[in-house]
Amino acid sequence: MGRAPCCEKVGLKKGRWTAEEDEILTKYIQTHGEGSWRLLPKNAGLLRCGKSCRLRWINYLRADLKRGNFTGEEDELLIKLHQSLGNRWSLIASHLPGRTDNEIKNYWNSNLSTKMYCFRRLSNQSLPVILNVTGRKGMKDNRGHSTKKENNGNSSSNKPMEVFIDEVVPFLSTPSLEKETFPSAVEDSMHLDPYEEDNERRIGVIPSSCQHTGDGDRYVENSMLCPAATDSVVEKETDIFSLFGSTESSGMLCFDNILDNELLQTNGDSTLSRWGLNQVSVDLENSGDLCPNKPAAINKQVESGDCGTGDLTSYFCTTSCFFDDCEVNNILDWDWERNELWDENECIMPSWLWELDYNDKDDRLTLENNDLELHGSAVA
DNA sequence: AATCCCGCCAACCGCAGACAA
DNA sequence: GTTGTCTGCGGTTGGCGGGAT
Repeated sequence: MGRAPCCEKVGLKKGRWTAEEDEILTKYIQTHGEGSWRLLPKNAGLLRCGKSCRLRWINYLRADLKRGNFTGEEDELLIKLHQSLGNRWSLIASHLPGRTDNEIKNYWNSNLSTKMYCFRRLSNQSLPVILNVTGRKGMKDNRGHSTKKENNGNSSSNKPMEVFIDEVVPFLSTPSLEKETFPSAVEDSMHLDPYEEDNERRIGVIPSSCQHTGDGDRYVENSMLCPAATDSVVEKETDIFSLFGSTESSGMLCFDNILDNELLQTNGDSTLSRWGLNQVSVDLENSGDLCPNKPAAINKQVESGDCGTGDLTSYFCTTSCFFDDCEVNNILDWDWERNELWDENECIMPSWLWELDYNDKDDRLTLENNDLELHGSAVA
């Protein structure tokens, strides 16, 4: 059936509320309580529609509203909630005391969703990469968290948007979509703490309790990019790390380093390619036991004790299996009963992008397939 | 100083569920 | 069961303010 208008709109005022209107509305609600929005304007003597009154009260005049910028804790909570709930702003607002759904929605759209993340899935089966970018879209004025001055004057309204890579984080799939898009061995093992104290974005942070310490284990310092490797690879790794500017002598390689030096090259002349690291050796014998999520080809090689050679895919496929050893397969699980995102391991999921369809080509950083292979399933 | 441009945010709009008659 | 109304939700809009030119 047709939906009748909430009120007779002829002659009603629209637009910004005046202080006088606010006062009238506030006094009326303080006297008569909330509700009966349709009758409220008439009874209170306001030339507004009931919906407008309700919205004004809920979003602005209520006494329990929190004013001011979102705190870091609220940011974090919002990210978690949005990851699990999507655009259900009212539900999210119920978890953020003093914040309204409208405020949260605006904040998300203007700050969190656009300021930082663009990504491209290198293919349907590739490991997506999220690029934390800062451009004009990410700037805020003094009503937001940061000021435009903080952008170092990089914006220009007449130029194409500049993209600044702040950080790179691995894409993590969402409860609803991960099964469709992610190689299971990779998706089950990838996670990231976006608030890691040292602010370095690393691929696959392994909980400290799960670090391997045995002979042949080359991944240390919680980095998934430090696979079990043969001696020849160890040498190359050392060079790679210095090549990409890693300060970690222990074999830490952060994607910041790679991306800064590698993926931003658009001419296809990959540094990794020049370095001969489209093919890297992986010591499968030391890369972990057979695991169900490991691609069959790798399992077969592990069984036979062969040391395989593969592209960087092997790194991910292989190292992801360590998570099986570590029994941290469920780190990405969402507890629907408790409505909590994190498990006891406190492995923080990257939050944002499973439903962010980043179509703005101006904002998208193009990564060529040739530049760096991060595929998660090509071995099989 | 004037104008342009664009992000932010308050407010609006349409839809749908819940409920009453 | 049908119809009408109220309420809440999420997407969208447009004015404002401030930085850039």
